[in-house]
Amino acid sequence: MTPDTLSVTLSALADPTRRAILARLSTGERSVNDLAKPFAMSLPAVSKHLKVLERAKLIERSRAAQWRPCRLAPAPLKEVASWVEQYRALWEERFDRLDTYLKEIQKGSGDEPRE
Amino acid sequence: MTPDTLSVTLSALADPTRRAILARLSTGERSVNDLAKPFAMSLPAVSKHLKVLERAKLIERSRAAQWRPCRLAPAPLKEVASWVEQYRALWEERFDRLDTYLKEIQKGSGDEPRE
DNA sequence: CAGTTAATTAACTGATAGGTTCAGTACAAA
DNA sequence: TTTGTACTGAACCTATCAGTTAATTAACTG
Repeated sequence: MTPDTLSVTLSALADPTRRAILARLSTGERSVNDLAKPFAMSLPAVSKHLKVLERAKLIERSRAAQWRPCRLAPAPLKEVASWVEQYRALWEERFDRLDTYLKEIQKGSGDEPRE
Repeated sequence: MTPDTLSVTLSALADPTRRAILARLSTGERSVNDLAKPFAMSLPAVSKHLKVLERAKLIERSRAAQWRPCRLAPAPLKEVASWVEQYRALWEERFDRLDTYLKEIQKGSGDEPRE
């Protein structure tokens, strides 16, 4: 099984710890220990989260002495944005294509559609 | 543990089958059997996917005779869009705060610094 | 060199995800 | 009332996930 990149990206993002890590990285590079500090979990746990983010190409890592600073790599986020964008019309206005449909079914009844 | 709604939404979206289901629903309501047709998996499997989508409030279901038509509920997608939006600056320009400055000096040139 | 700091790897655990098959429910049609 | 259609639920299997502790690698420091 080779899961598509969007699935890999979204499942990496579907964890609040990982999103918090990304949020902290949005202000610049940080070491693993630094990133781990806010969380009530062990260092290996954070290390695993970073591995997931790296595999999803949401972060990149370099080496500086005994530190492995992480930085955010926003490209996959762009893919998420453009994927979700195709649904914008659906949430932005209740008019549009849905509108015609909704107006039809609500005409006089206010009930569930039948057909 | 009560996982936050964004995590629930993203993990629901992190599956290609479920995203394909949403895509088909973007053109209107469909029955479960109808939704299941394109997939090489059993009906109960699709039913489970729909349950995940429903729990994430990405779809809603009604009843009509023995059918349980599903329709797309785009509200959580809006949350995803606005979450990812906060990173837009990071993927759009590589220069962050320098950006304003760069836009100023490039005004009128028509060139792009990079792709 | 020994010792400390930074981070990963290994081995384990419990929970959940995603699929299966088989059985059951709800409604329609004959 | 029987039969077919649409769907769900229960039980099960396997793989992966998110966490743990303990051991290990790697680099700096005194």
